[in-house]
Amino acid sequence: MLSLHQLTCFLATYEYGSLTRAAEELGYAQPSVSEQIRALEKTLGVQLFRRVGRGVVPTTVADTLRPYAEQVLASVDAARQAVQAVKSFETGTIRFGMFGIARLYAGAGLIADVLARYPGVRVELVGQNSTEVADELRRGRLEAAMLAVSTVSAEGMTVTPVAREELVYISADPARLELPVTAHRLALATLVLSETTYSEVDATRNTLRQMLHETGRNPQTRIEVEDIETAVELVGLGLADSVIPKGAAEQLLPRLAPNAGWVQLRPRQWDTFAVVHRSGAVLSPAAQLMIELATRRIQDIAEPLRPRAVARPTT
Amino acid sequence: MLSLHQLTCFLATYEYGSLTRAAEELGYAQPSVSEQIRALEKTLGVQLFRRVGRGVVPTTVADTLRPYAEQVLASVDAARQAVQAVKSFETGTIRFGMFGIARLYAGAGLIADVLARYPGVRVELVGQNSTEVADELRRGRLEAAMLAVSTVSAEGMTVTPVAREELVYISADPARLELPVTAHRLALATLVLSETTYSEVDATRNTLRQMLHETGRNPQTRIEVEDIETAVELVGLGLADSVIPKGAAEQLLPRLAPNAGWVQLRPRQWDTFAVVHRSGAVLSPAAQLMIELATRRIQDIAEPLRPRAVARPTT
DNA sequence: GTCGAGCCATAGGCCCAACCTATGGTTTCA
DNA sequence: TGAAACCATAGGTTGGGCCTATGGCTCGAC
Repeated sequence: MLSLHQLTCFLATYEYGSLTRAAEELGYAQPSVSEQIRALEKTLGVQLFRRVGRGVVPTTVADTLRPYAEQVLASVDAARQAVQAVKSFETGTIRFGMFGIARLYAGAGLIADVLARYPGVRVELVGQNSTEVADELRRGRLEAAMLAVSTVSAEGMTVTPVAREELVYISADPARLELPVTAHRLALATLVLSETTYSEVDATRNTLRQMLHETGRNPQTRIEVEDIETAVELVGLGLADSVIPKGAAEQLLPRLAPNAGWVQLRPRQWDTFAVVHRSGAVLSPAAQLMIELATRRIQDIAEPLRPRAVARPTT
Repeated sequence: MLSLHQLTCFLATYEYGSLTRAAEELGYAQPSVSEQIRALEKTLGVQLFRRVGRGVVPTTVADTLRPYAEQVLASVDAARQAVQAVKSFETGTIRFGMFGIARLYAGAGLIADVLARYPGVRVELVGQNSTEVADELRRGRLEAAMLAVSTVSAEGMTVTPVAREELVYISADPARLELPVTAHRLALATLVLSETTYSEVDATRNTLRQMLHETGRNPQTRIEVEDIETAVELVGLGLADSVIPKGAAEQLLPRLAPNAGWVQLRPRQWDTFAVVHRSGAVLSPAAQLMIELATRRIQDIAEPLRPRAVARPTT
């Protein structure tokens, strides 16, 4: 079998025209290099050196082989360097899951944070739709993600809450904003809910369902839209009201629905932001970096559940 | 230490997303591949696969490494193929020593023979001056050569005579061609000798010296030139006479000195063509090929010393 | 919920490859 | 002719690579 070690010995021998010199240069004993060369000649089925009195002389086959051998070793070096560059965040891609609301809170800023520290890396935030995120997390394609979850429970997943964000009722009708909105009033309202997450996992939706469960009702959503911006715009047009995280309301209302306002729910409800990854996984440095930066971003806006909490790698 | 085997296992595992499948494909047991991957991860200091429930999933580092690993293996394959191509005479260079007179006898035809059989090879006939040939033979840079030698003796060299060629006296003066030329007349003549070979080794020169030794004289050469063609031209101009191999005379006189002719020496003298290589050398297929073809060419013109003799490899 | 199938990790054992030191043969040079 | 340089061989040790057997985990089916 042809090996890199054989090629290394070959090149050294070729360069110095001597097995002894090559062995010295490589830090081996002379018979070791001799053996490697012989093995290489055997596997290739050709003679590479003529043993002549003092030293050895490369044959024309050796002349032919040399540039190829150099190419091989150069390729190996390139591979090694590429990996080291990725390892030290000089280059490479960092994939991280983050969807819907969480992205709204930390998306652009998070990428800016990473690029500021490691200009060479490419950041891939997965989570246009959250089916993807849940699936890729389960399949292992995605190492970790920052999600808004309602219940801390997922099969084989470790969920680490980092912040919570109050849900508020938004409306273009000032009359509906005078008092905190109860479950009763909520059940009567015309609501638009954005399906920012996979419906089964949708944090806001689950939170509302839980709230309404006590009154024995299900949330009536007359309108369903994909993204939260559209929902807010519809509220601005007075076509419906909605329930969204407070930070999103403060960020989106002035821009998309200036005539609308928000009011608390009663009892107050929260969405929980949490880091999710497979239980038992050892997190890579890249994932740890993303978790730390994303947590910081989110905690700057939402209410920290643990001071600067960082997910600890589980063994 | 990074090895080709590790990269092979890595690529198979990456492709199939499974250590077991990779092992099957490579013909190994599953723990063996597992061990290779672990060793590779250790030498690179990175995690390449996440072990997730069913199968393994490549990390982004693995994504980065993959094209480099493929490049390495492709380079190895290219090297192997290049060597095999040379081995089977599809390509590569064949170096062979052949100087002066020998080249005149077999040069172009020999190259034609090789190219007819192996169109891809490049033939390098060394021997513009024979210092080079003797030196490169001694140093091992040159595996074998076809030379015109006078005495069958050389330090550590194996000399195999294949043909002999009579030396003739050429002159533009018909009077000098009426009778065979004796050593006595030779000593009185104005001679031009071409230094087609290194003077110490020059076959013709040595032959003449040996011939004149009996009369106690040294050859008087008034004119010395580098190549035999110039010598013949000078003879054609009537400026001097010369002694050259008969085949060369027949080939060159009509073209370069049409008014000149040749006559035998008395006693008759011969140059000997012989294959020379280092004693104890195992001759490569390429060298054996060249020896066979060159011998055939020379024996077609000169007088064979052994029927279609081919130098036998000495152990 | 439970059971079987699939997959990876670990353990233990075997064997060859790689390395070493010591030594002999050959060539080269003084 | 002897010393130095260099390669080949011999013999011994070690570690890497491969195997089988087995255990633990996950996933999917009944």
